[in-house]
Amino acid sequence: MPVDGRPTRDRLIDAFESLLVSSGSRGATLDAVAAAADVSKGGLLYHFHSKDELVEGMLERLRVQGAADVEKMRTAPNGAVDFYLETSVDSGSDFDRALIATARIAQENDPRASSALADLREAWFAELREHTGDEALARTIQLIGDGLYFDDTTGLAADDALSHVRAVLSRLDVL
Amino acid sequence: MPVDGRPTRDRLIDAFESLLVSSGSRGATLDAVAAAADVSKGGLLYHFHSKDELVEGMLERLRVQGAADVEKMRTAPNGAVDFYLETSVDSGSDFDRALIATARIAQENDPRASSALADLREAWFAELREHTGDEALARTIQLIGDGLYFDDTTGLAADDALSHVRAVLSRLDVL
DNA sequence: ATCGCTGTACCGTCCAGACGGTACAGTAGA
DNA sequence: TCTACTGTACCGTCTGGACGGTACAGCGAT
Repeated sequence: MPVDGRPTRDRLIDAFESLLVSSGSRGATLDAVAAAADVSKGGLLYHFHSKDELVEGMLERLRVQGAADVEKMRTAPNGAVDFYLETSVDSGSDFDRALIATARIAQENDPRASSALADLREAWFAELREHTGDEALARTIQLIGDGLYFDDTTGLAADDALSHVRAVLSRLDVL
Repeated sequence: MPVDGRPTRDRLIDAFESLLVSSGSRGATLDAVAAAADVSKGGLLYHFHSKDELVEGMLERLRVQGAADVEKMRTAPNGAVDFYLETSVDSGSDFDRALIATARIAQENDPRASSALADLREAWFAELREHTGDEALARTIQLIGDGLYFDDTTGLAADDALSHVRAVLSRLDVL
């Protein structure tokens, strides 16, 4: 048991995600993850027997976080659309980090990561569709959210992007 | 000079891009690039003295392709917006591949790749803004394009996405 | 209480293979 | 002869992973 409040297992996944986000999968080596979590490499391999298990652990945590996010979206006070856009721009939350990290893994041709992401996107889309009552609009809003995400992760985000999107969606009587 | 029509130098960049797109930068090793281009490792290192030079070569070619794309966008018969959306969805063209490959490199924290991408995005935005006369709309369309790209690269593209986007943009009197 | 044992939570070292890169000798075609 | 390669033989470093060892908390039987 670690002295510190957050369990070592979670700290390792945190470190893995952070490294994936900041340096891509080339930088997310087991040594780097262990060092970032302030754990020895042996310690890391105690919790996760292989790099593959580390990925699995991250995806499992993402699914839990994702289910909670969809629930929050469903009951958001300003509506699902606003909640979706707001959380599409990287706020630096744990869930954002997990999502970006998973996208990195998915790009490396990991079918588990791709399907975890696909499941989440489907759930989001179902919410958007229900709240707008319009499939085309829901799909478009989801694309805008994806665009916000992509820009953030490529480090090319325009700071006024979200307000511009809100202005345009107002003209469509959404928001 | 190779017997084959396409110069070896270009074939090497092609192979590098293809590997980046299909397996990420972890899979794009010098050995793999050389093998995919049907060139010996020595032959690769004859053209590019280091992996860094390979990246540089790819970025230089992207800039040339990018300038041509912006020009085509400016003079597109169906308008810049339609052209932009059409080319945002991965058609498998050389330019698409170059763009996705560069995004992969940019995610690995390469400032040269990021700035090459930023320059291109700025040029596209300027075109969109000029053709719509509306900054908020231009920014939103660019985000939709980014979303289309992101979905393609993550392997989660909805096949009806583009037609849905067109339907929504029609309501805004664009297209 | 204490002895023996188990499970948890690590640490530190070692290793095979992959990777980027170097060096150089050889060769087919213009 | 020069260009454009091929092929082979390396080197040093990094990486994932295996392995053995350590420390300690808890727990049932004696």
